[in-house]
Amino acid sequence: MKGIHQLAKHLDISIGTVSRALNDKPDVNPETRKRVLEAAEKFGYVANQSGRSLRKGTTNVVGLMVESSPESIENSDNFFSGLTGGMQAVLTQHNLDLVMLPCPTEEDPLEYLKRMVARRLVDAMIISATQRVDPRIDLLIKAKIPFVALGRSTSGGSHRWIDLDFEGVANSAVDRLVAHGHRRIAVTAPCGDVNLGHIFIEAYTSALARNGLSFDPALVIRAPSTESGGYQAASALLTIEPRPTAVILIYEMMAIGLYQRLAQAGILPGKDIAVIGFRESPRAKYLQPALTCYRLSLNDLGKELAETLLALMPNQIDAYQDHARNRIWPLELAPGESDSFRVES
Amino acid sequence: MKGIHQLAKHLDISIGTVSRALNDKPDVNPETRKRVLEAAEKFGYVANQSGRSLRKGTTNVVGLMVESSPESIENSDNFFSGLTGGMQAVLTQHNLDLVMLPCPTEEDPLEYLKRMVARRLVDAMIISATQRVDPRIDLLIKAKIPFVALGRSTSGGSHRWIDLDFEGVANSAVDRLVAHGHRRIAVTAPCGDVNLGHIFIEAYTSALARNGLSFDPALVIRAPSTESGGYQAASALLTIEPRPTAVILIYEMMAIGLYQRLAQAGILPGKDIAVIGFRESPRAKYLQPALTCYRLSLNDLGKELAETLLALMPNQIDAYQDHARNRIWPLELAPGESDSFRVES
DNA sequence: CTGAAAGCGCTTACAG
DNA sequence: CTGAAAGCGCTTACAG
Repeated sequence: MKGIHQLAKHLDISIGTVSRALNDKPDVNPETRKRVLEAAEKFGYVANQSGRSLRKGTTNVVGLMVESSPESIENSDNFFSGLTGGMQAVLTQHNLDLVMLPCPTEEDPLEYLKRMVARRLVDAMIISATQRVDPRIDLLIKAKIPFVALGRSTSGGSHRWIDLDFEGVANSAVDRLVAHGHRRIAVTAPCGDVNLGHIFIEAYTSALARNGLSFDPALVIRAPSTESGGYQAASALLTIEPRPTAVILIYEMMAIGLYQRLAQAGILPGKDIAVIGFRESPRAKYLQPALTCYRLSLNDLGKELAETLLALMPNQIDAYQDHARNRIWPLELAPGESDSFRVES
Repeated sequence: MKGIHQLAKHLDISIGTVSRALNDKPDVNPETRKRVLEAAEKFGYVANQSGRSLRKGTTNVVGLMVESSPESIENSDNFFSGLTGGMQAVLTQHNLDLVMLPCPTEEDPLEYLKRMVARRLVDAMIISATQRVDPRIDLLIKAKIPFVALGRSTSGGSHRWIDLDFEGVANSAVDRLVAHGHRRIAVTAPCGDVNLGHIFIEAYTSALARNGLSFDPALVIRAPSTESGGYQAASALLTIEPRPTAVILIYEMMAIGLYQRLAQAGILPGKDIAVIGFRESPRAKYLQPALTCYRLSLNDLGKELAETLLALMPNQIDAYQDHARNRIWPLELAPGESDSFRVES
């Protein structure tokens, strides 16, 4: 005999009463409840999750799906792990546990998600790196799994999402550069269909227009969102004639490779060319000259993600209705010296 | 009706046969099996994990426990996520899924593990950052959960572990420095009871002895295993009289803070003091002058961890008996310029 | 080769 | 306030 039966036997009461006592149900004699709680503590009894899940239809686990290819790991810096602290802080208050689900490199993310959903390993899910068209969103909607997408997408329609304020960054960066006299401002763009690329380029274009500058497709440099992508972007940058006087990066790790390539060409950021990075990240933090970039609290973003998710979950809906909405997450300018030079006009 | 019942009904056969067909059991008519497989594919049927787990007593999930405090995340660089790729590559071959279990900051790691074990969320587990005395190991042994500790410990006795070759690093580093004429070689040590500190200092001491140098406790600098710990260590280093001519770091992120502090004091690594870092990591890779450190493949280490774990798991024992042993994981010297100066004697 | 049935460990109406 | 019983979705002896 084991599990709840063993505990019940030891206390000489029924398993039903043990369960009710442990689950804070009303109508349990305070004295009985106390005995049960003490015995559970003493024997380290915790309900077997499989039995519980099977009966209740919920697992009390929330999943954070992340890609685990060497490239994305090498280049995600602390982004995802940085979210877990804040998420946990909120989730543990509701007896929910967070697990990170690393999608194997060889497996298609959609197939992986399909499998996780069908197995019912988690009650709810955070997905990220949303594509412009992202079948994962349709899958989760169809499966009726509560989820929040970290990143906008054209798929899905009315699903819940939180996204970084790419528009704000593009606006701020372009305005800053224009104020310093720049008129040929290059921008990097990711290679795939990831949605942030579309958003960023659009915001960049309208920020230019607002400043009376026209969009020049030759100034959009496609490069992978990785460190070496930054290197490639710098190489491409050097071939553009006439050379842009400034460049805005779309991804945090790119600055490192870009600095490297520029150094090889004898070009100093902040003196010979203005560079504005994206997210302030631990790895890009020590670049010299200091990179002008944008700061956000991963911990706070993690909290917000968890709260937004809770607003969608059947048991928790009430307390989190303030969070039942989509959200653009602001970033704050962290000025460095990488864009501190003026173009004479 | 849902799940396997629905599928069985649609095929007009019993759920038992459906289950047997899906689970590759013998004694199923090939024709029947084919029909079942096709129908499952068509409807996207995958067995509910809770039902399965409850019946079989296994979850088909392997957990990798990681600490999720802001500090450890900020300072773990890509270490844990780097392991997941290799682990997954091995585990997926056995229909096992990997989840990362981030232990909330506020929660005691032992309590967290206790809860995870009792809930039976995973079949097997990797733990890391082992302490010299580590109750988690006793807990897992008692609970009879197959596990591999990433890091040695005095707890537990005959449990399975894999650890980095701290002895090899200490030997190599000391020999290298002595060959360059250094005789006052400082070393950093972690503050807590984490086991690698004990191992490293011991290995450092005997490497000194082998080179005819005696151990001087004043040259052991206690500092947190973080970036700012490196900064603190450098500050401490500068107060030692006479100043050591070399320092060996015990943790990858420390080099960054150390370089910073040394720069403030106008001291250049590789010229005014020799520095040997620990693991080659993405973030320390761009230090100038280049840091002499030690390289390892996280992907390979992840594979080894998974294989060693599989050798302990009831269903998989046979195929992985080669891995049924503890292992010291080698690191390879990655020479830089941070230790390239000679002490005249 | 297949079906009917038991049972994994829980939670929760229901009856008392 | 408590107990007896049903049933969540599976897998697996067992019988045929």
